[in-house]
Formats: sequence, C-alpha cells, structure tokens
Amino acid sequence: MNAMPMLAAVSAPLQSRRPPALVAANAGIDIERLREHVPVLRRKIKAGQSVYRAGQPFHALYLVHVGCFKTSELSGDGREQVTGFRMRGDLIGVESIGLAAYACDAVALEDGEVWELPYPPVLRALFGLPDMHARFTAAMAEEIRRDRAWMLALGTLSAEQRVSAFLVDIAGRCAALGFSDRHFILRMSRADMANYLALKHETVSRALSHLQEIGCIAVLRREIKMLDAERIVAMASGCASVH
Amino acid sequence: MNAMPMLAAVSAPLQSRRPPALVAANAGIDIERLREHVPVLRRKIKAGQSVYRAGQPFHALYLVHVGCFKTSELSGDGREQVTGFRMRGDLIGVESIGLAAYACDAVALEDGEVWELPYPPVLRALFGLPDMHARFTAAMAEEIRRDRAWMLALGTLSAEQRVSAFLVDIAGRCAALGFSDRHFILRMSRADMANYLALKHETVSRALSHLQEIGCIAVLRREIKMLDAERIVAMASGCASVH
DNA sequence: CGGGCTCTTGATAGGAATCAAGCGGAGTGG
DNA sequence: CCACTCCGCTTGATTCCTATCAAGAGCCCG
Repeated sequence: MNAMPMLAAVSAPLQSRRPPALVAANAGIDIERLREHVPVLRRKIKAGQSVYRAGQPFHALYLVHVGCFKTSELSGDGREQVTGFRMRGDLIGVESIGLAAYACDAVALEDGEVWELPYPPVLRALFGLPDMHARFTAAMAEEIRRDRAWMLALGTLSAEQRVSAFLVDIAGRCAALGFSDRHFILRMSRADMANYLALKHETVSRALSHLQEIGCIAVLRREIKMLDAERIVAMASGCASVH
Repeated sequence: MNAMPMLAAVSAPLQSRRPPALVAANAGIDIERLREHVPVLRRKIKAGQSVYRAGQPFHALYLVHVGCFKTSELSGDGREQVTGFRMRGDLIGVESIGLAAYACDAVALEDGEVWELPYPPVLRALFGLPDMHARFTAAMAEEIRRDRAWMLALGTLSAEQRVSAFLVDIAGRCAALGFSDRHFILRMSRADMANYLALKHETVSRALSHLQEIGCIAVLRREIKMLDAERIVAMASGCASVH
C-alpha cells in the first residue's frame, strides 16, 4: 500500500569486516586456555532443537560457537518469557549454576553449534586459575548488568523505543563480532522478539513499519538496514520520538 | 468513602517467630567464616542515604544487616529503574564486580546497617576456600534467576497480578527472615514499588485498593495484611483475576 | 501447486497512564 | 502544644497506547 523503500539487493549482508575471532568468549574468558584443562565437546544443534530444557539435569555450560539461540523462562502455568538471544561467544547455562536442573530453556533459532563445558570440571579447573576465575565471576556480573539494563528499558521505554533499543543492541553485537552494524538479518521471529520486549508481535511489526516510514530503517521481513542509526540510538535512549 | 475494613490494632506486626539468624547470608554464604579471613566493616546508613552510587569507585560488596535498601539502575537521560529491594542477608554490589565503578545506586529506605566486604580481599579469601567460592558463584547465579523471574512477571502479568506477585515475594522473604508472612510493613513508597513493577504509583494504589475490595488483603498505607493468601498466590501465578 | 507459517495491516477494545483534586500523616516552627 | 506545610497516598475523569480480533499477503516447504 505504501511506497515500500525496497532494500537494495543484498550481496553479502553478513560479510565480516574482519576475520571473526575464533572464539570470542563473551566476557574475556580464554576458552583455548580452558580447553587445556577441560574436555570440550562440540555439539551441533538444528533449528528448533534445544541445547537444554528446564528441568533437565544441569551438567554443563555452553558456549555459542555458531548460530543464534534464545533462552526462555517458563512458569508453571504456561507463561513464557524470552530472556535473551545468544550469539557467537555468549555463554549460556550460567543462570543454572548451583541447581540440580536447568532453570530455563535454550533453543536454537537456526542451525548452529555450541561447545559443551562440563560444569564440575570447569569449576575445578578455574580453582587452579585465579585470574580466569575472576574473569568468570566478572562475566556473571556482566550478565546481571545486562539483565538490569533490559529491565530499565522495559520499564521506561515505549513500544517503539524498545524496538529501537533492540535494534541498537543487535547492531552493537553484530559489530562486536565483526559484522556490519548497518545491515543485518534478525534471527528470531517477530513473536520471539515481541515476547522478549514484553510486547505483542503485531506491535513489533507496527513499530518496525513506522521506523521505516520515518526513514530510520529499511525492513524487509527479517532483514534490517539502519538508515539513520543516530536517530534510532536517540529514540532508544528515551528521546521523544518524532511522529 | 468506602467502608474501610480497618486493620486491627497492631501489637507487634514484625515480631519474629524465631530468633532471626544472626547473619543469614542470602545464598548460604557463611559470613562468620569469611570474617576469619577478611576485615568486615560495619556501616550505619540513614534513611535516604546511599550505600554507594553509580560511578563511585567499586571497592566492596555489602551485606544488608539491618533495614531495607533499594537498588536502582540509571540511564544517561534521567530514567530510573528500581531493580530490587534488599533486606537482611542480601548481598549488594555483586552486579558491579569486574568494573572500576559501581553500576547502580543502592539507597537506604530506612535507617539501617550494612557490612562492608572489601572486594579484592574477599576475592582473595575465596580462592583459599573452594566450597565458599562455589557457593558465592551459586549466589550470583541465583541473582540472575531472580532477575529473570521478574522479567517473566513483568512481561506476562497485568498490573494487579504484578502487585500480587510482589506481595507474595515480600511475604516469602519476611517468612524466610522469621517474620510473619501474613502481616508486614512495606518499607518502600508506592512510587518505588511502582517503578520496580514498571507501573505508575496511582496504578499500584488502585491495585492495592482493589485487592482490598475483594477481600484478599487489608491495606493501610504501608501496612499489609494478607487475608486470603491463597487467592493472592493464584493471582500472582497468572490465574484470571476475579472482578 | 497447495498448505501452513510468518508478517503486515486495519478496526476496535481495554487497561494503564495522565491529569487533577483532595485527604491525612509526619515533621517543623511558632 | 498546636497550627502549618510538605509529601505520600488515594480516588476520579479522561486520554492514549498497546492488546486483541480479524483478514489478507508473502514465503517456505513438501
């Protein structure tokens, strides 16, 4: 109906600008060094399959190597809350440390690969490596801060601002992995994105359409082009949105 | 205007049913043992004063000994999000581990006392106590799970359900400290509570009034009596609320 | 080529925010 | 000790944003 600003043909939207770090552990954990002390199992996961599910016995952490995963919290009565999207270098399972069973689900959004870090061995290995252990602790603290930052966003931003903040977040993570932060493919459905942002998928869809209308982005299904990154950052930061 | 079901005169609403544990560390950390290795400083904090503020150099964790504190996340543009209320036995400052400066504010809601645990010394001490260190790590994981649980609540519950869930949470914590879970005093203003629940204070006020109208609770300013705890738990769990 | 799923868009409804006013407790100063 | 003021709480009226309900288009897959 509206004149859709079609996306230019994409030659290589995900082309890395620099060779992606072989194993860029989220918070500075040197996986190669850890592997000298702990056997690391590589596990391929197909789209839709889970790395682990809530209730399964906790036995390992996982490092995302390829693909994108979502973690989601479940309540007894069927409510679900996506708590995050995990990409290459992200460590998952940390929230379940200290429990007998995993506390949430971790599901692949596309075919991918995780490296399994058996937990008791990792813990033992870290005791011999004080600086690694300190960094691991710092990584957990970082995880808490990330969650808190999203609580701030969810608690204080409107739907459109949340969507903007989400795009800024994803863009930043793409950049950190050596990909373009101006042109990327969302790996999750609108429904997952909406759930994460505490919105409904229709609302997310409308927000994206509107951001496109005002010329901030170009969106075609899951493909996003950041046309006016500066303005999106401004919106994500709580500045009054332009109509 | 409406016939207020007045609260009976309160003799000792906060009377502990059993002697409160001397230092019930949040997640099983044995503070007494830690004190053998680390100098612990006791700091009294007056209502409204901060334990620390975002940006101040990070140098210690704090264990709440007396009083109630709120932690809040701040954004550059002035938005604020209360991320939690911390009571006796709760450890605060954990989210700032690995940073040069604290990442959030921790403010006393009433006169209280915290025990200061200088961080590098604590870290060093933990290296000599593997089981303590493991429990400390588990405590951080627990913190992550608490945050995630609130993300679930905020993302999936209506205003009244959130308020119910909040009351259930507070009641549970009171019980854990040896106090009554049927009759307690909220230590925070409606505004703080609302901010934490991602609502406005008028909405919280209305929700409490409504819960009173339907006979679930009796509320008088900050004093809460749980009259029908079972139903409140049900509402907090996402069951359709009765009108 | 059909079926199902995802995404988009429109119309409408509903819940929380906002705007506004009044009450009452706590603290202050006369 | 009491009057006064400030601040927190409650309640009402109204608006606005997002959810809900509904329909249709596009893409992927068998």
